[in-house]
Amino acid sequence: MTDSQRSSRAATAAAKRRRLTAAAAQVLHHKGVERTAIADIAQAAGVPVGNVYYYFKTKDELVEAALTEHTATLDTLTAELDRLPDPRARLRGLVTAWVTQRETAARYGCPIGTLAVEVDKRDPGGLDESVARAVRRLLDWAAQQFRELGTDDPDGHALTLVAGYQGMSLLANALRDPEVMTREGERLLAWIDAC
Amino acid sequence: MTDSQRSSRAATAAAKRRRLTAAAAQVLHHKGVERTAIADIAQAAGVPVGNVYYYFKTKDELVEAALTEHTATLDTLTAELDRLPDPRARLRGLVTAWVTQRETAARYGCPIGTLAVEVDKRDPGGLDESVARAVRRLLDWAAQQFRELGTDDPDGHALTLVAGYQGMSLLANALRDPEVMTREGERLLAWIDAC
Amino acid sequence: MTDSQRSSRAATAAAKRRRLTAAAAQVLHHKGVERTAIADIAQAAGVPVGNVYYYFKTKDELVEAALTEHTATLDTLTAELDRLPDPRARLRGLVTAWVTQRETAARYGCPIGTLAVEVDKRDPGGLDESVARAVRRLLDWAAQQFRELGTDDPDGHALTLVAGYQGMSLLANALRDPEVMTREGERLLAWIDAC
Amino acid sequence: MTDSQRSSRAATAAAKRRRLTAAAAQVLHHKGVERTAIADIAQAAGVPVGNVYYYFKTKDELVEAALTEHTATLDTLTAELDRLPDPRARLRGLVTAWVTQRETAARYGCPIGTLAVEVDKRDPGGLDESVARAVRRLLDWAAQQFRELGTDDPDGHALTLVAGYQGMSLLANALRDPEVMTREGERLLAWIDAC
DNA sequence: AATGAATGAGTTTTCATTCAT
DNA sequence: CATGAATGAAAACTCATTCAT
Repeated sequence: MTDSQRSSRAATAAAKRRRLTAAAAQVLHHKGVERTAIADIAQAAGVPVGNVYYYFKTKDELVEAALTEHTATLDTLTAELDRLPDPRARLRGLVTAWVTQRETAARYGCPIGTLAVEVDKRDPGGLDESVARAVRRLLDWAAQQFRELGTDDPDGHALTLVAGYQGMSLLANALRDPEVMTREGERLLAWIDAC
Repeated sequence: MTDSQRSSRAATAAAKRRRLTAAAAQVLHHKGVERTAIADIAQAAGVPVGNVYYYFKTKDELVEAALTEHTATLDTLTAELDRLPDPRARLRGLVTAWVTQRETAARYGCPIGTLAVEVDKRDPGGLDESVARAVRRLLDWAAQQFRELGTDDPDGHALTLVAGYQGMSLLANALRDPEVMTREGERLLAWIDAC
Repeated sequence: MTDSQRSSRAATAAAKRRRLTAAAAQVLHHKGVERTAIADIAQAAGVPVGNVYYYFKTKDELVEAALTEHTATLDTLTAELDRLPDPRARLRGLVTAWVTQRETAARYGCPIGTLAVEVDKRDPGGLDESVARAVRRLLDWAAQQFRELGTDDPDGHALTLVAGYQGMSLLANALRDPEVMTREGERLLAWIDAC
Repeated sequence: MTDSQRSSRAATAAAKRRRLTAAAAQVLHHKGVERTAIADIAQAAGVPVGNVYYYFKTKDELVEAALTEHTATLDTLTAELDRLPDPRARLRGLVTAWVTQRETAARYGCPIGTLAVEVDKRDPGGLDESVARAVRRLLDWAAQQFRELGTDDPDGHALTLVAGYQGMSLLANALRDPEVMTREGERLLAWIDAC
């Protein structure tokens, strides 16, 4: 086997893994963990069912991959916001991004929040920690902004911000009303300005 | 058949239904809708599996009963709070009750909130409406207090309050940390005082 | 207990039995034996489920009652036809009656014929004999007409006639086409005339 | 994977599907649709129950496969008869084949006819159409023979022939008497000769 | 006889995971 | 690594029949 064949295969394999991860993130968000069969993810990724297990040994690993994927999406967003000079502007940018996603939130809820709820009901495993990690990543970033802003108790403020987001996403979803995102989003913006 | 016999049997049947409803509320909250088998609820209620279907035709009906049960619990609480003369005291009482439940919230989340998330992933049915109704009941009560308090936009304030509760419950659960309830609960109390 | 009470109860009981029999005949014809639950028949008869078993010890007995009911309906018809002086006219009247029922036949098939098919698949019991008896009743009446007509092999002719009826009912039902009844009915009339 | 391996496995899979189809055709004919459990078919085919669903997504699909199988059997017969030069001889051959099957007919009825009756009682689905198609296949072949014979109204004659077959099968089954097939078969032969 | 409730065996269907090639 | 096929353990739901009153 030549090096190029090997690396091409590796590339294919990596691509497949990426496709599976992306499919898992999307399908698990839309259908929920328990209602999603491995076959659903395989199909969405265009991968034969039996092959999935060469990339993910269990369904839980796919859930974890989805969690990681959503975290990565979040990282991309915060990385972009980090280019703004003003921490307040960054926080506002985050809230604005949430509001922009209002239709999705009203239909499917926050990807990480709903996964958190579903994972909590699954038998104890490393997933709880993965969820906590995903949540903490967001909390930490927000706390850093509040810190740079000179706010007292930046962790508390971060908690309030993220709780506000999770709460409004859950209510928007439960009431199937994207306007909840708009209203609460504006309140959060005003709150940030007042910090 | 005498009246007393009839009513005694009716009482037994009604009692069984109540036992099943209570069991459903508890087990579904703890294990989640998808992870709970009808047999789990039957066992918790001390009823043979086959007999459950005499009282509830489908699993969804049990979920609905659980939702109703949680709403009733909430109603009991708000009814008690309604005896307080001051709307602000009532709102504070609600928040205090939430904080008191912090261990449960950290372990299992808010019963209605987590059911809302899980139900959203189940195939469309009357359950979405049941969830929305349960959520709206809480929103309406809160809005009424804000109205009596003379706050502008009572509905908006109610939304903020309930979103705050759902958000803090979800985070407490995701982080397995009851302290989240305490901290955010205090913030909500201060916010109510400032309204 | 007075005599009138006793007889009134007896009357009620008899009436209930009749209602159950009629309901069984209708529901079993429309929904089929296996798809019909005892509860369906009870409901159609306006009788509480538990009570059915005081009149019919098993589901099979209800099927038998339905069979008897359909036979009785047939008897009523043939008794009426028997008032006609001409055996040929009687046979023609029978065929005409079948054609008149074409919509029902196209939708549900012949009551006795479909019951015969379904009963054949049920575990061996007296029902096979009940079915045979119902079928023979019709065969015998037809044979008698052919005999009076002076036809040779009246039994064979009866067989042909009834087979024709069962065949056209089955095809009308399978094709959901009442016209099958009309066309084959006319052929049978011509055949009778030629006998 | 080599081509031969692939085809060998494909052959095995196809063979299993064929075994399941054959088993379905036989067992459903003998025990009836409602009295046959998937497990019965699985056992008859020597396939584990869970595996059946890899080949047939629902019980209805198995029924449809059985219907197709019976149609195929019929096609084999008519294809053979098509080698006869005379359309009359072909029709006679068909009737003779029916009579040859008299013991089976007396015990279980016509496979397609009894399936037609049972399917009619099942909830609406594509099965009605499958039944109609199976019946029409036979009607069409018969009509073609009558057409070649120069008979007027070949469709009507086909209907008469097939109705005759269904009727005599049903009666033979209901009376558990294969002689019905013999007698009516002879009559049909004479009728064909007279056409 | 009357009746709501109880029972428990049976049936279809789903799916995570494993295996043979 | 690839892949179609296999497996077996649930799980929801149905229902004839029985029972307690």
